[in-house]
Amino acid sequence: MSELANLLRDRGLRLTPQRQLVLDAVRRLGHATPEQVHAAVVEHAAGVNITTIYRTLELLEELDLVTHVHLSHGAPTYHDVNEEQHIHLVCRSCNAVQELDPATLDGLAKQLLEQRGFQMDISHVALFGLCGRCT
Amino acid sequence: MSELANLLRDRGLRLTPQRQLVLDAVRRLGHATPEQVHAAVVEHAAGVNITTIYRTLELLEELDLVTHVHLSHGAPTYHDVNEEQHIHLVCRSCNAVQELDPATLDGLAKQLLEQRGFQMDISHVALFGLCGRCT
DNA sequence: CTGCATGCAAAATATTTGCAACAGC
DNA sequence: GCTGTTGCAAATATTTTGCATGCAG
Repeated sequence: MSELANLLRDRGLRLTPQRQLVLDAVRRLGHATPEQVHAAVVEHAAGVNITTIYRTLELLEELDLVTHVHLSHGAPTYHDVNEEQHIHLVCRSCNAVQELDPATLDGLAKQLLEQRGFQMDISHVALFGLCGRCT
Repeated sequence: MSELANLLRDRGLRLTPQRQLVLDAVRRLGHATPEQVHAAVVEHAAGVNITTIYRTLELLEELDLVTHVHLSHGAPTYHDVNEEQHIHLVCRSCNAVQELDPATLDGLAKQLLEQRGFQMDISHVALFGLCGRCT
């Protein structure tokens, strides 16, 4: 039985095709906006409404199956929690997104925790600047 | 003569009350969304339209007089470029925003530059996580 | 059966654009 | 006066909400 089914059942919620499809799409796409998830889901199940995508992403986030980051503009980008964590380096000039080993931030995370009691969510970080090509 | 006037004149653009008011408001407010800037400007100049705020913020950003960061949700927050730089620590639970000395990221910035040629924009960074009270 | 989930339409937000009137230089 | 600017309204884009129908358990 899938993890999704169990998590849902534990809360008295239901396993629906839409919920499976949305989770699959997020996992398959890696990074995706609600819009993109919708497009991917609709390929397999034509009638699914964008509203359901939003509601399902919110639910999956509550269940800690996915998270989202804000890259560049308001566009929220969802991805699988179990996917290998990575930091996003976003170029403000060409908008390219590089990924970075999260260990790079371990030192900073430790420092923030000690100095401020602030527990940084490493997988939720996006750093902005200029990439090598644009400088 | 103000810096704003010079920058505008160099580009063949005009100094208008609206532009002065928007820049003043951003400087006075420290952090502010377009909405908040609008509210502040309207106190002194009733008729100014929200559209003009958006257009002016975009212009001021091109002139490198202001920048913006994305705290929490899509809400862009504008602030004076010359203001003392600071990092934002955003709590995902209570949404409180702490400020942090940018020097904290100097090590990371250096590392990214050397490893990736990526020139991080320190003033543009927001880090997410849980603050001391919420952990 | 019962209540959660979905689709649809409409509302609420946020931001952008076309265009005519206006104003800085 | 010429051309950049603004205000207004409308168009877009994005996300949320109300409600009746539908379906998982």
